[in-house]
Amino acid sequence: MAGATGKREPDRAAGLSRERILGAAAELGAREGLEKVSMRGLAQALDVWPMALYRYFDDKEALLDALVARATDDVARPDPAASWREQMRGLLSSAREALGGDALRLGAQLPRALLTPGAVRLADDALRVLGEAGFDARAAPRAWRTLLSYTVGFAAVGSGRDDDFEYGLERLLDGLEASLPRSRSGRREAVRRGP
Amino acid sequence: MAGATGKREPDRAAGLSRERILGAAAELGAREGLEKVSMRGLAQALDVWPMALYRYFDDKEALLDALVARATDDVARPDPAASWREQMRGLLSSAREALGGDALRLGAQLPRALLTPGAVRLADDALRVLGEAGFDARAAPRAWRTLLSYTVGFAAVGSGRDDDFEYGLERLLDGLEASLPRSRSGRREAVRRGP
DNA sequence: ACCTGAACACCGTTCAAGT
DNA sequence: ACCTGAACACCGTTCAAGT
Repeated sequence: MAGATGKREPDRAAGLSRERILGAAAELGAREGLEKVSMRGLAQALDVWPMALYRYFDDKEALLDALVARATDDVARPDPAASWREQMRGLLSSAREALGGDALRLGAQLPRALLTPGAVRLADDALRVLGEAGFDARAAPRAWRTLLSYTVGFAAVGSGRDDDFEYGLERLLDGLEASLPRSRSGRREAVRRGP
Repeated sequence: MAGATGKREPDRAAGLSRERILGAAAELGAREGLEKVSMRGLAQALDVWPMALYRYFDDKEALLDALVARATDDVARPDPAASWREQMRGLLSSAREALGGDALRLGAQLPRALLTPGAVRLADDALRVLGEAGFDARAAPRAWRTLLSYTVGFAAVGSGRDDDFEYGLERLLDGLEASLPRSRSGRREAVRRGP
């Protein structure tokens, strides 16, 4: 398709490098989605035989790892003069852009059923619970999206202990509860912590 | 490898069904990881020719979607008598088990570089910021894991607007801030909202 | 040192039968 | 209706050269 002369002889490469390979991979990922980046396709885009890439990366996974590292290296350093919250906002907003942005498009890596919050059956129950808690029609779906993002992210980001999951979940619930217009939730939660 | 007689004739299947296929897929995923579940391998496990599966699922993605749906359908319904926080805890804890558990092992779907929080360069900056904010040596890594899980999860779970990301991030930061022993963070954040 | 070929052991999926 | 074969257009990676 790329070559009009039928047989294609990748020969005008001359001067491969990790950076050049990663650049081409990012571009290919941005154009067709990361899941379509294959060693063979990438080699063709670089006018090189597939095996040439293995001089620079042990295998495909090493190449993808380097691509993720490259994306997150571009994240702006925080400004030490700002508040910690401001610094965190900067760090995480640009991290999200890097991860969800064109080059990586992380979402496409996961089963489609996870991609739309509504596709998970849980959403019905969750939205009802949040509605009864006092979240209005605009806040409830956002709160649910937040909670689901945290849960999916935690499940995806390696092996955390139950403790860690609960720690983060409690912080998140605290923040959500504090955003309620009143503590108008009919039912106060019974606090029972050891004697 | 599975058959000792060399040539393998899948014939004793008789009675395929969506449920039987999904059961085999979940078992195969639990044993070898979801990323190793192939249509061909799955067919072999069921003693059936690969194309037989296409009577029950349009394509591989449809099969994976159904597998995710099956996993989340097992999540316990919340008990309406409990507080909203308690209901959310139940819902999300079991969702996390379903997603990160043996059958799906969501983490293995993403580039390895994302799986260990420390592998992302951001961690250095983030931990310093959190330390200065007043999180001690035990809380800071947990707080970071929470924030990264949210960010990765949001990037992964479909197309959210910036608004939505910021909404959840603010709730999470609120909850984290409230957990600090004192509001001993030296610097108060300047609150500037509209005029 | 760096890249080439050919080959091996896989994929998902279409198509045209078979029963 | 349900399953079989063969085939097509791909994969990642090993190995043994070539220059």
